[in-house]
Amino acid sequence: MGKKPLDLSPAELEVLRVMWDIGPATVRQVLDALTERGKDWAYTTVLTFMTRMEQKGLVRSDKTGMAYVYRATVTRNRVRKDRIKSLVEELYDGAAGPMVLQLLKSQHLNRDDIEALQKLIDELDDKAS
Amino acid sequence: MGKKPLDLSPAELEVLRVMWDIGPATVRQVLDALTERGKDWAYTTVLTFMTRMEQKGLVRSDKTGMAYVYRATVTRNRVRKDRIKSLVEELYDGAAGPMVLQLLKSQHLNRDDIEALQKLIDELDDKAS
DNA sequence: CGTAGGCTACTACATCTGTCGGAGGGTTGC
DNA sequence: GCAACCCTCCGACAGATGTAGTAGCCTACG
Repeated sequence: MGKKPLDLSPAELEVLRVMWDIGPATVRQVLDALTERGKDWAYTTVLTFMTRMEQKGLVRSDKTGMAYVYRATVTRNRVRKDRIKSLVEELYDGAAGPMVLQLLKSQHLNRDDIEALQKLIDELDDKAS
Repeated sequence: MGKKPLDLSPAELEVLRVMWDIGPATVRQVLDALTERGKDWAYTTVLTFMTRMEQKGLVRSDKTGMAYVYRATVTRNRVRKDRIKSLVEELYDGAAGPMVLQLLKSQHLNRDDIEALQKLIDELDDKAS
């Protein structure tokens, strides 16, 4: 179960984010989506990222029609867990508790969030020895 | 209040971490601390980092005695908030709630953590409109 | 058919990062 | 006073990253 930590540059994360949203896509489709989000990259720039990402195993491609279709091989959740883990390790010495507290204080939560949270806490509370 | 996002490489964070722990220190002291933590860097490597970090404004130095004494100019808390913020933005589309939930689920919390958390929730609950 | 336009492959190049080595200058113990 | 140290400065170099241009291949339209 010991997945090695993901090696993801900022630009690559950007690309993954649109792929998570739009699903399997060609370079052009990804480029268009990125453009909509304000990234002003050249077609070949995105192509370069895709190619590098494929080498790293972050995406997979297969040529069905005219162009290659790329699909992400890492899930958003995988990356989330990965990032959270290193954040906790690097800045909270592995103690998740304090991080949760800080997160609660520094970010705004609405009533629904708080409710969901309360519910989860109750469960944890039961489980905790 | 709009601090620009910190520009901190992994190695630089490593250096900052020991400086937060041991306080103002010379290159050698930082090196020794790093060595104890298993980092096997050369003296000049650390020196390079310090120099670059000073250019970036992450540390300040002053020569009091034999060697320059460096002190961090960014706090651990500042970096924590910064990282949390980008994590929330990049991977949770700015929604802190879901992140908190995931954090709670994926990381282990002990009873004390849960209690502190419960307390904070109660407060938030009162305040929330 | 020939040409315009889309696609991939290859190459390039500036920066940033991680990692030092060596030169040159003070300090200090013997 | 000199050898042994420690310190800082400068330069170097490889690999990762951001950012593309160009060339060559295909295809679809007129």
